[in-house]
Amino acid sequence: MNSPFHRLEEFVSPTEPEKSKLQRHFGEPRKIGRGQSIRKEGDRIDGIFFLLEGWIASSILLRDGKRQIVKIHLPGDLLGCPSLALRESGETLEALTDARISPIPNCAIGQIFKEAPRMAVGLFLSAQKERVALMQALAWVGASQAVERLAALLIDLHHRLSVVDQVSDGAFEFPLTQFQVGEILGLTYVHVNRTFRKLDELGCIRRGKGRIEITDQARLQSLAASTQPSFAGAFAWERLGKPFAA
Amino acid sequence: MNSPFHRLEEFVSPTEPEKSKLQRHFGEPRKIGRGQSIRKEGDRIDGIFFLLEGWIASSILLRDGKRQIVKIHLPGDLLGCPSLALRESGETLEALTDARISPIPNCAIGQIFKEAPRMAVGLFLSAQKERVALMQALAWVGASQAVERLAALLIDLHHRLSVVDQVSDGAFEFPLTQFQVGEILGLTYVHVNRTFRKLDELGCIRRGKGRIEITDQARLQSLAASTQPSFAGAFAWERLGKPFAA
DNA sequence: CGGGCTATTGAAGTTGATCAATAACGGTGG
DNA sequence: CCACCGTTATTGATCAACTTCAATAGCCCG
Repeated sequence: MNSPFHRLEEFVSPTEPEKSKLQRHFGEPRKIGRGQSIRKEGDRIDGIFFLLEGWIASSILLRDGKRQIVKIHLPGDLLGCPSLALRESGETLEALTDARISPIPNCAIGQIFKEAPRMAVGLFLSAQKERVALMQALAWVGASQAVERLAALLIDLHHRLSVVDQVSDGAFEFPLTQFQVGEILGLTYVHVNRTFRKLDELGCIRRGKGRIEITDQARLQSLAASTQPSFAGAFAWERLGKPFAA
Repeated sequence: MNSPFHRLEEFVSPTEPEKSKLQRHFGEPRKIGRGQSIRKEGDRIDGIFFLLEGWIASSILLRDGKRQIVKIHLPGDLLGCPSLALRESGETLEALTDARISPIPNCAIGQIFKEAPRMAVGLFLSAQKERVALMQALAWVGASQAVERLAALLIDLHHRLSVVDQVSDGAFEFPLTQFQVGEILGLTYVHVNRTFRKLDELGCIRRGKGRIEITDQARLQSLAASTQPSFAGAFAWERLGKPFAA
């Protein structure tokens, strides 16, 4: 599960010809420096992106100047899909680390639906999975306290990073500033700091040098607002009646 | 735009044969009484539902017993889609008013992707639209204050209800209790009450008998956390390169 | 060795939560 | 038709979580 395509294979595993058909649509990889934005709210939608490497934040700006980060994208994620339903981009995509992305033009989506319908089902299910993630995030922010939110975020990141082999011994690179964590959780950076310290003092985590180590997973889990939902994987495909031959 | 199928036609308008193919999958409409739930978290996923009539809340339960309503579904919405990516349902669907739904079995989704690929594109874009709505909701709850959240909610409902012809003279039925509004906005019902009063005193709205009238739309708009994004409609389909013949 | 960003910590202030009591409403049965 | 009951709405008083303001320290980088 450490291929960069794990997200595209999660629900429907592509055959070799499908894989190559898919990859033909991937544009030349582009490097994005930390702090740079790929796309801003209001920009024209000329495609989506496949994230090969690095962390990208998707955020929304509010009238009062506050920003809400609605998703932390990790390698393997598709970026910019929600805006396909909009006239212009509804999110800002900003690199939290140096990153590499592969642009995918709009028409490629159309062609995937046409030429690789099984992959289209995969894209559809993947969108549903993102909805679940957003629902969870909304529940965290709307109905739980700072510690519970932060614990949930760390567990989520730990889990998603382990899928892409970026966790060793419960520790992982953590490039977010506390300010950015605040923008994810709907807290001020001051309070994020205090909440980190609390988790630290409880012995759940250890921090340092842009890394985080989860020292007591069970404890952290018990503090978190909710448990991870379990995704259906290939079962989702079976449930839909396997509409297309493999 | 007052057909119950407006959501399915928003991005890709179906031809007559497509329409009938689609509707063949719709099961016998079922009545749901106010307060009853269609599906609970953890339930088996045996399909999705098309909402013909009434209001349905999709909610998530947290460990501490608090509930977050993540979506208010109105007529024309598809219910239960996010859980297609999960092993078991990740949301509870509860009727906020008496409602009518038409069940759609899982295999129908597969068949739609197979037999009506244009409709599949429509479903895909519709899922992206739902993501945008969730992103907005997350931004409201995470990064704005009570008045701004409530104003945004009322404007959103007003807008969505007007699409299904349930607004007259800026007034509409409002079956939510203040407790439920709290579950949407991440506030207590006491504070929801005070916030309603504030909007009332500002002359933005008038309340009474399970109805709400928006008396000063511009004012309300200016209080809201953000403006509605503008959806792409048929343009989204063109952008994808119109993959399938009409 | 600065300069700028990030982290940390304290003190005071606000928003919204909690606790509590009462009023209004809607439906039911007598 | 009215009394009664449970649910919902309203309001006040107090409390807590989180914010704001402010100051200092640590870190990375040129």
